[in-house]
Amino acid sequence: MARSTNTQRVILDLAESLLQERGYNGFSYAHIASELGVKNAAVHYHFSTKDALGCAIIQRYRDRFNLWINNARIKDLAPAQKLDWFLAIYTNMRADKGKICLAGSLETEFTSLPEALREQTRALTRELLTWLHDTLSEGRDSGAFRFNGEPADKAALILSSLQGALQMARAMGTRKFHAVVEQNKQDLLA
Amino acid sequence: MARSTNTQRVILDLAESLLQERGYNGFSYAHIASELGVKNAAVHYHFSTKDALGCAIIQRYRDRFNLWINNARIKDLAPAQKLDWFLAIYTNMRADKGKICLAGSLETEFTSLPEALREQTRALTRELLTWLHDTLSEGRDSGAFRFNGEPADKAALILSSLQGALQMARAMGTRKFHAVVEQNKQDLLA
DNA sequence: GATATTACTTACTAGTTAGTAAGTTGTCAA
DNA sequence: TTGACAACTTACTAACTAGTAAGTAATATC
Repeated sequence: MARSTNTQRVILDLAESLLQERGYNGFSYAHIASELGVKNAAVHYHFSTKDALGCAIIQRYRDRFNLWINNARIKDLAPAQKLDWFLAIYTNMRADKGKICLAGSLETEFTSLPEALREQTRALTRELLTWLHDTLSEGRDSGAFRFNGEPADKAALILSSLQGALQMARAMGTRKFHAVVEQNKQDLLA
Repeated sequence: MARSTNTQRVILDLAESLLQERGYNGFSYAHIASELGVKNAAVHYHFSTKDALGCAIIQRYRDRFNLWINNARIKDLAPAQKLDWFLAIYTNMRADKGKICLAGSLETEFTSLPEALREQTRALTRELLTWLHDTLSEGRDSGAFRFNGEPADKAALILSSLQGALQMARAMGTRKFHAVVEQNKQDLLA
């Protein structure tokens, strides 16, 4: 039929959304198919297994992130502005629509995840931590940030707090999420 | 038969573990039954619905927490020691066995949770945040802690970072979790 | 105009899910 | 000794899960 050439992309968009909203165990091929107005098997045509679909979502997300951080528009920014850009990723994640970050969603279900997806989760988290570490390190050297301890540990604290705060927003409202973002900034200027 | 009078407690223990390890959508009555060496219907005898089982887990956890914080052994502690006690709850949660905190587990699947369980999640998070807020406030007044901004916001940051760090430990190892705990303490002594 | 390919649908399977109805058995109280 | 009750088992159901095999229709290629 060739009714649309970008079905694959639309499936990925929807599945990424569902992963953020309901978790890996919380969505099915039927969810995707019905929302797209196609049959179950059509989704299997594009992504043979759920495992493969999950991996494709994370791989695309990682590619996107790596493209951004290697782009001059971000790379040449001052550390404080780099951090603002990073925080904006989480702020734009639509916590008001109950969306959380992919890393947090996957890590929560880590134990019941297929191995390939676990490896993708490890890689994503590693990349986020590394970039945040480099930015904090650069910022402390330039005097833009001030904090005790190792940049790697501070990076882990910031990332885990953003991850947790998006989840907390579901129970306590988005105000709590924004409070965590602001508190993180405050704690870097002490 | 009356083979054991504490089956109900054993089910709750196991289900709480499974909730921490696999999430609400990740475990089933069959998991519990097989691990306990009983049949599916035996679990339904004690907890008629999964909804009810989930609520009972959180209710017990909340009761336990409230018992502790109202006990003189904790209540009369100095703020810094109170915080150490709180952090120890998370350290003792066995991140090495892939366990995460209940609040984080439930919030991640919040969108696909029955309403009664959502309300339990809200109540639990509210109680944790309130206690942490009070302790931080008391500690700042006494000079034990030092931080910018509101105690409520700092409480949200600490709680969400602990929650996120337990999840992150699954992908990055327990060392990252302990790093976040230590960094949180460092950030209160600046 | 024949052939191949892409993007599906129809129709299925085997396994798992929460949940139920009707029985069974050991224990305890009167 | 009887009968009630607690704590189960057996045997089921309806709905959902990922995944498959075979067929169909539109389009692109030769």
